[in-house]
Amino acid sequence: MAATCEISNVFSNYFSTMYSPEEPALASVPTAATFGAEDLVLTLSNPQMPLEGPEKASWSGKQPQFWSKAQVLDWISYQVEKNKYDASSIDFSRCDMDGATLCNCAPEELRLVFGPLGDQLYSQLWDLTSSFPDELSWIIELLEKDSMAFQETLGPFDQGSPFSQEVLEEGRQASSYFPGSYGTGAPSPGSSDVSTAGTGTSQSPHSSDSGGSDVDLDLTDSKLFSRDGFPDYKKGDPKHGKRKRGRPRKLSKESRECLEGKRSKHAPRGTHLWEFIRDILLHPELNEGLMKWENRQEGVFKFLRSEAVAQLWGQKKRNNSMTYEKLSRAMRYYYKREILERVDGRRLVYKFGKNSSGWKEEEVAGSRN
DNA sequence: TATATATTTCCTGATT
DNA sequence: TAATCAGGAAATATAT
Repeated sequence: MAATCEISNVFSNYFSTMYSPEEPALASVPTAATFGAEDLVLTLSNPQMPLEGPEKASWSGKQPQFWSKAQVLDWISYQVEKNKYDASSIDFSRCDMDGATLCNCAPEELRLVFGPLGDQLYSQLWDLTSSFPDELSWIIELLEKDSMAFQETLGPFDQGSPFSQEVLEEGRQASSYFPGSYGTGAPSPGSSDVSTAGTGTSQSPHSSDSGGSDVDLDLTDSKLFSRDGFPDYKKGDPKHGKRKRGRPRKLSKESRECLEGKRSKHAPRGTHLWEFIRDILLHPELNEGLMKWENRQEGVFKFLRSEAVAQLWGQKKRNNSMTYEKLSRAMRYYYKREILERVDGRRLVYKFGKNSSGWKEEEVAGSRN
């Protein structure tokens, strides 16, 4: 839990520094410059938001994790009204909590306080948190999830054992995915850093399929960290035989719900791969070490830690078997569509093409105004 | 429901 | 030799 709070703080800090403090109402609303017009539209069309009427609710447009106590109350009132629930049966003295606390409530706790409305609130909360489109929310989510999974995993182990120490140490090293987010002034990563993006779902170290390897992200045995119920295929694994071509089938709805817990029915489809890449490049403070611009004006960029980026992409797509080799295949398809241009003779280097957008400095600056 | 689009996966061969 | 690139083929997921 401490890790969760720290992570939230880190990103809260990020948000508050990223957006003008003079405009608190906008503080948590991603700008088009940051997340792209598409994402902005998603935000505005979020069905969970009470957009009708001239006044937007105070909590609207803000991630539940960052709601204040007043905003939590506001949201509860909204839900009570929306569901035409008898508010007299609610013990409002127990509603004195901020968004982070609310998000940490189990459905039983909510049921205890809100009665039958508790389930509805829990479900709405899930929808809200998971439908948030900004590109950081999924990182936050995955950091928090990994953090808990990691702690649960370590639980039964002797924390002082060389094994767990080693895992922790490796985790710390790999957490430099986003060293900027833990930069000076930011809270020490402490326990949270071991759970950093990409850690939990790294591919099998035995996979010969992996193309790259600037950094081996595999912190642990995949069995320890397998998540989401994704089949952990291994190329040439005699147990499983040769895998069929193509994208693996999704698990059945039931299996997924069982493995993931209750989640939004409409997980945001989110960005395309090239947009994901672009967004990483546009946030050097968060992606330090993952990718870099070779020539910003020309749109030329380079993967510094190809496998790490692939893992992050896999996390975003909830696919823990993503590798740089596969990601690069998808990137190569962009050549035909002129979203990317070839950069001959240079490994791990790509260039944005004429059908890509939102990466030019003028565009970024323009849409920020 | 059918179709188009966007990947994802596997593969072989070439290049660095 | 390993990593990466290139691109064909086939498969699935999702949007329309």
